[in-house]
Amino acid sequence: MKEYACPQNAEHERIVINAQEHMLKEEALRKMCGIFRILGEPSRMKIVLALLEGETCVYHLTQICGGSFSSVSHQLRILRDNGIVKTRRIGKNIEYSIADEHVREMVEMGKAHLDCGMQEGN
Amino acid sequence: MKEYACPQNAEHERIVINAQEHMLKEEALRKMCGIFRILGEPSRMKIVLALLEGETCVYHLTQICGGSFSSVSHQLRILRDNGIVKTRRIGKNIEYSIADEHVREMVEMGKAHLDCGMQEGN
DNA sequence: ATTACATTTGAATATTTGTTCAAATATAGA
DNA sequence: TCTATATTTGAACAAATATTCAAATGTAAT
Repeated sequence: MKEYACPQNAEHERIVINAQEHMLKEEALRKMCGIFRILGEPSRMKIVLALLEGETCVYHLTQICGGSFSSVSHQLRILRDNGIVKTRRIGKNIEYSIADEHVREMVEMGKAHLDCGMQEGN
Repeated sequence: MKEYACPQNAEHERIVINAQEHMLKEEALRKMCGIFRILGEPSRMKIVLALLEGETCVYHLTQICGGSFSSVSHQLRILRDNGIVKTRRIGKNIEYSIADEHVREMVEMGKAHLDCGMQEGN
């Protein structure tokens, strides 16, 4: 990275300053990205979409989402560790549900994005 | 996956039906997850946060985001292919900017999530 | 206690994906 | 046309992570 000067240098320098000033610090950035990363995996999103229909157990989630029992369970663990879903035990079964209505908003926004002007990735 | 019947079987069956009925098809699911996956990577989120301050070139983005020229460019490619950012050429330089104000909303929502009750992942 | 069942866990594997390095384009200016 | 500059690209590498399989937990029922 050597000396450099683009025609818009003045404006860009201002943006650099502003961006550096407003930039989230590592930890906040990682946390913020976390929720996106988690919802960015289809296998997890399916689980979330399913649970938005109501509380249910791992077996029925597996029916809805496909894949193996174990892989659903692994993803549920991640969702739970990140506060997306919560559990309660009923006898032998564990019932999963959405932990925070905030999640619903995000999913709704994602759905809205489906119909907005953005083009498909390559 | 053998025979199974949990105490909540009736309710769960209803949820399975509803979920299957409302479930997005593969393509829509992948597309919807796409925007989340992309914003879920700190290196890309940094770029987006920077561009939300205003249009700028690759060099100045690299100054803001750190990392190599090349890696910023690779991420910009992904952002562009997915309609998150757009470009225009000015002489030798390429100016990047946010393609869709919808992105700002999503980022704002992500920021809001930082302060909501969800706990940190493991 | 012992068995059966629902779910979780850990290790191994396979896949995806971000970064690096070197080379390739594309534009502007001499 | 030749050189310099700004950015992109492809291949190789490394790190992250989803899935599978087998074994382990924890609870309920006999």
